Amino acid sequence: MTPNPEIRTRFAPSPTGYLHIGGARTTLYNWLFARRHGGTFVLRIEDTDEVRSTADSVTAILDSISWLGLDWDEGPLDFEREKGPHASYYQMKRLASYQEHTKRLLDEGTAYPCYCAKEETDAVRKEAQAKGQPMPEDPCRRLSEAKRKEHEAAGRKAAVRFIMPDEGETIVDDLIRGKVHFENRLAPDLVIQKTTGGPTYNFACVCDDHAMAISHVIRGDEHLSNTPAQLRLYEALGWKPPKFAHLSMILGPDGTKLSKRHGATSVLEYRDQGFLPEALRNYLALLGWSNTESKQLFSPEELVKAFDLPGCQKNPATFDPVKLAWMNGEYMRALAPAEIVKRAEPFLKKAGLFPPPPGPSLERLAALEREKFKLLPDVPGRVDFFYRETELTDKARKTLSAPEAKPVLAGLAGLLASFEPFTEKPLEEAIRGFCAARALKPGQVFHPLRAAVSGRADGPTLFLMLELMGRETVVARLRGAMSKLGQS
RNA sequence: GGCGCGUUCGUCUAGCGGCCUAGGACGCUGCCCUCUCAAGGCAGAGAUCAGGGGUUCAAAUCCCCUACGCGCCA
Repeated sequence: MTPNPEIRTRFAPSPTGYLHIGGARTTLYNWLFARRHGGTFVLRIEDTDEVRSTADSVTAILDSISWLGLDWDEGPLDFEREKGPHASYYQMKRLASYQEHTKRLLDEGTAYPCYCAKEETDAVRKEAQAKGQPMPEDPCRRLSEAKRKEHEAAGRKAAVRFIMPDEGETIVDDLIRGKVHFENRLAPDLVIQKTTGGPTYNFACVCDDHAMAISHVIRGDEHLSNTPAQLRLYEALGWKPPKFAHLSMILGPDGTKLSKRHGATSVLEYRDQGFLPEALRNYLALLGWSNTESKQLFSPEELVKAFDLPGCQKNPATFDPVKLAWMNGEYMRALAPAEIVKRAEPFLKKAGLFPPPPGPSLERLAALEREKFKLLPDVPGRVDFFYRETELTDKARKTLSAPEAKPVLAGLAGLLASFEPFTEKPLEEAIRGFCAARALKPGQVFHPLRAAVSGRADGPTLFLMLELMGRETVVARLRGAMSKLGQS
């Protein structure tokens, strides 16, 4: 891919919480678009909400993005350091630039100080609304110098409002939704600076997107209605606006916006539940974007190659954890056994299986059970009985409590006590021979054997399982199961 | 309240006026494979394309209205 300096995208989170699924998808789409076109992906931290912004959130967001396998070319490296020619990428460190631009708009007369308290403007608007009248002009727009001095003298703090045109319309030419028309007379004058002196979201965003030479703003749907005002700001400041693409939102199973009450919404929670980053990334890519082939599984390279904005969905998408789990299973199965063990290490540790106790190698077990893994915790969950006796599952208990089980186990214990060599094929031959000799159907022997040895009714292929477990363990467990049966 | 966006199987979606008796994926059901469970293979159920009006020889596809959902501003 030849580098293309014209293409610059960004993700601009507020560090007021964790990176959630929706933000992750927005990040992914921005990243894909940049990579697809040889462009640059910028990460900017919108921390102007001083009360709610935290350093921990910044760290969590950076970790989440990295975990997903995405990288950014410019932005913070950690809470202290940054990279890129447009630093700082923290809005709190760019305050002077917003004030400078505000001053310019003020000087040029396209913005004015507004002394109205929020309640006052609200009341005026409500009244007009009730009477069905159009939005009245903001009273401070034509404030006399005397009146202004009066407010100042009274110690009233001013916000700064940007003048929106009274007529005509503003058209947002969105890359996903097409041309969207907005009537100017309906838009109130936009507050660009709060009474605290800080910039509003919409203003800081415009200043930074321009300063950072962003070419494509790919962001959530909720910002579409803000876009006309932003476009006017670009115009007033004499800047070329970027192209916009507004993504639909992600919904929970009940059709409302995905939130904490729907379960896990933070990317890190998915990591902790044992999802693979490549699976989550693939799933997220498909949630709101599709290609005409209806292809489901994409390697990162394929995704970068195939992704485009016109393929993005206009309507909101419901997050489906079941499909995510399926996809995760697909990725698990594609992993080499050694890699499965490596990825599952934290979960194995938690289960006390890492470093592995004496017994078969984790890698062999991973190979044995591979097609059953859906999530990483399934690795310890399906492999633990090789190392230690686990509690009987209900089904296994039922199999073992059948009256015909005990003599079978006794016979098998005798057969296997000094069986040589204790490997798959000879074991199978011998055990099948055992069935034939006693005129038993294979199932009548295999099922109790499996239950006694593994404690469960499902599991890996029987004879290889015996081989890996080893003679000592197998015989000990057969005898243990018998004695337990004897007691009951 | 105003404005904006959206509405195709339970879910993600294909579809850009005739190829649609609406295709794929997840999930579901059944069968096959088989020592169990998975995986895999095959088959099936599942959408009168939100509803109603137009336009057209022909509409899921274009236009209008209504309903519902969501967002923004207030």
